[in-house]
Amino acid sequence: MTGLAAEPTAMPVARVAVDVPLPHLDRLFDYLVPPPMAHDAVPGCRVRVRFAGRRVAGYLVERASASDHDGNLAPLDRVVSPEAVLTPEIAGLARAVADRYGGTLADVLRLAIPPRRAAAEAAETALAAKAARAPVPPGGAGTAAGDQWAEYRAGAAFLGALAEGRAPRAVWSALPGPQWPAQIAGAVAAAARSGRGAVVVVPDARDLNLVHTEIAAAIGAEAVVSLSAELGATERYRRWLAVLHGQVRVVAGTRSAMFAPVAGLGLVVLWDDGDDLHAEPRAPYPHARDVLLLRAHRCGAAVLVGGFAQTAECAQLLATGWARPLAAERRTVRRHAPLISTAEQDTALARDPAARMARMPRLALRTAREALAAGPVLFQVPRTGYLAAVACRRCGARRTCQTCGGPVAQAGRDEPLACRWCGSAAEGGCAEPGCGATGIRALATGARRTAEELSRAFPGVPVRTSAAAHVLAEVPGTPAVVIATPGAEPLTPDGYAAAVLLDGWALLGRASLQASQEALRRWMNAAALVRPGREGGRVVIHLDAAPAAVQALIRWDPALHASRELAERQHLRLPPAVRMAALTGDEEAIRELLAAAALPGGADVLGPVAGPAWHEPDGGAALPVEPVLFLVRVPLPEGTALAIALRSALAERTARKDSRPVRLRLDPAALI
DNA sequence: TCAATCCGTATC
DNA sequence: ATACGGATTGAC
Repeated sequence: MTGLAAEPTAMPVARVAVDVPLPHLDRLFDYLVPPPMAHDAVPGCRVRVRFAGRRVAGYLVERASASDHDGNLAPLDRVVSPEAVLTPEIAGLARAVADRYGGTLADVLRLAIPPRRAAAEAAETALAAKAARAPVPPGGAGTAAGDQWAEYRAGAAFLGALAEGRAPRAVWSALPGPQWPAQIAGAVAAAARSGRGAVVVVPDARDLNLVHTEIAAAIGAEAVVSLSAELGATERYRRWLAVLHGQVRVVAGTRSAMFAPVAGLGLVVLWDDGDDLHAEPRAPYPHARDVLLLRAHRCGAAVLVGGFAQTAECAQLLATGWARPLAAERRTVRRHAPLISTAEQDTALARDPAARMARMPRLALRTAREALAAGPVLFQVPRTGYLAAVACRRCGARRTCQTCGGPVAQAGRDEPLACRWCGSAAEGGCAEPGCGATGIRALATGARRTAEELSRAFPGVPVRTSAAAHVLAEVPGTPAVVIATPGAEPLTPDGYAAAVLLDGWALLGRASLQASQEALRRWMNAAALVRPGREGGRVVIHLDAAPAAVQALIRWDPALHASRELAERQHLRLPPAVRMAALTGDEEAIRELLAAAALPGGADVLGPVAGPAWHEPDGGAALPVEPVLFLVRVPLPEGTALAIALRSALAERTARKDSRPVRLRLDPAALI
């Protein structure tokens, strides 16, 4: 008990973070606590207050004995609930995240704290009262954790440090295969043994299931909770409250679980940090990697971040010595990895009717045919739909959308041509002057067409497709052709007998400087589902062996590729080697903003170029007719100063009611 | 001299 | 956003 309940009048002032979107109002406002509310108005609770004449929601951040505000204080309108949903740790973290990204506390809190569900709150509060009498013992049960890490050079040291309550930080190069969820569970169990909690963040629901199952097996099902957006709002809030109340101290979840209010946090885990699902699409667009590292740094927790592939960001953590590598010896890696070979498009396709029909290298087909005797074979296809890009049959010009310029595609065999970006129908023929022909030819095939072709190449073999809207979590271990887009690969009990990575050039050739790293990540994630080479596991990639990403795949050396990637980013002065702010919107407004902002020394303004350079998740309704993009680049230590300078310049704009659109985003991955 | 209106600015 | 204060305008 605090002295608050006993002496309510001692702290008559409530300092409130109001939930308004304007950056110049991003600070605490003082209110008087009416005596009847004194007991419920605890730090962290939700309140409603009168603010500029209307009622707004807010969080009571702290109680104080007096106010600095000269002028009358308004009373709190209402304490919505005495539940202290904003813990001091999350309040501090949210402030730091807002500062890092040039956003507002209110925006971050909207990401961090789920909307209230009164019913769930009532039920969970009653439960908490009961649990207080019989606290859940810290995770104990479970198998002898630790052996999952025996194959990693520093594995035992990492687990030992965790179990002793220390805070080791590791960049993890996971061995290919299905062991990684059990390894995460082993680390979580070690942290739990030291009496601490853990937060585990994975990209999607499939990975969450795997990890949750393993953690439950290691520390007991009652000691871990899974949080994801797929839960209903009520169930999500119920589980979140169980975490807040300290009934459960291990959370596994997708992106938004990074803010889960775990008591006594001792470990943060981030799996596959290169997956773009870890980038929050809502303002201020924080990335789970940044948030978790910041969080661990602030509360002295251990860090385990990694995956099969490695990002330039992780390479930088290693280069600066902030984290240590957690990897296996090369011979161990070789023992787990499938045998990987490359196959260029054969010139003599005509000699093999099946290869011609499936338009793929004979080596790929032969490998698949042989492997099908031993189990399922995975085909990774970078695109969904039937034809992902088409060209005019007569003049050869690529068909693009008449409305927005996006790529024209065909979703299914007999479906009409439509734009992949805006969805408008691509009626009529070729738009090239003087052409107008309606005939098309395929430029890039999608998963559905590949499925069609493969079922002809392998008559009698079941063909399953897993893509966008139809993701299969798992397929049986019996022979089958499994076609999947990157990230949608189903699991299979004993691993795939082989994988064929098609259209590698499509992944490598994307107009992003991250293309190489992202291609390698997708290939490794698929190849990791294949049996080890000594058990016959084979991977064929449809590319020549020259590109660095292909070399890294063949040698299963993600760390070398990531450190080269980092060196290149350093050379080009791109994140994570520098901090970059992207401003999109009205050109004049941005020029004025940049002139007014107190940019830190060494700031480097680039632009304008035509923007927006990435797709806005909200459809870009507020964008002007001709948006432009400016970039501001600063050395890493000036990152927060840059974000704060730009935010105050934005704040002055909104205070002046300048309505011209300007949007700020820090280190946008899509730009790199 | 006072009220109605406009504009700028703070919002506790 | 709304609300308030100070300045401005217009009529008596």
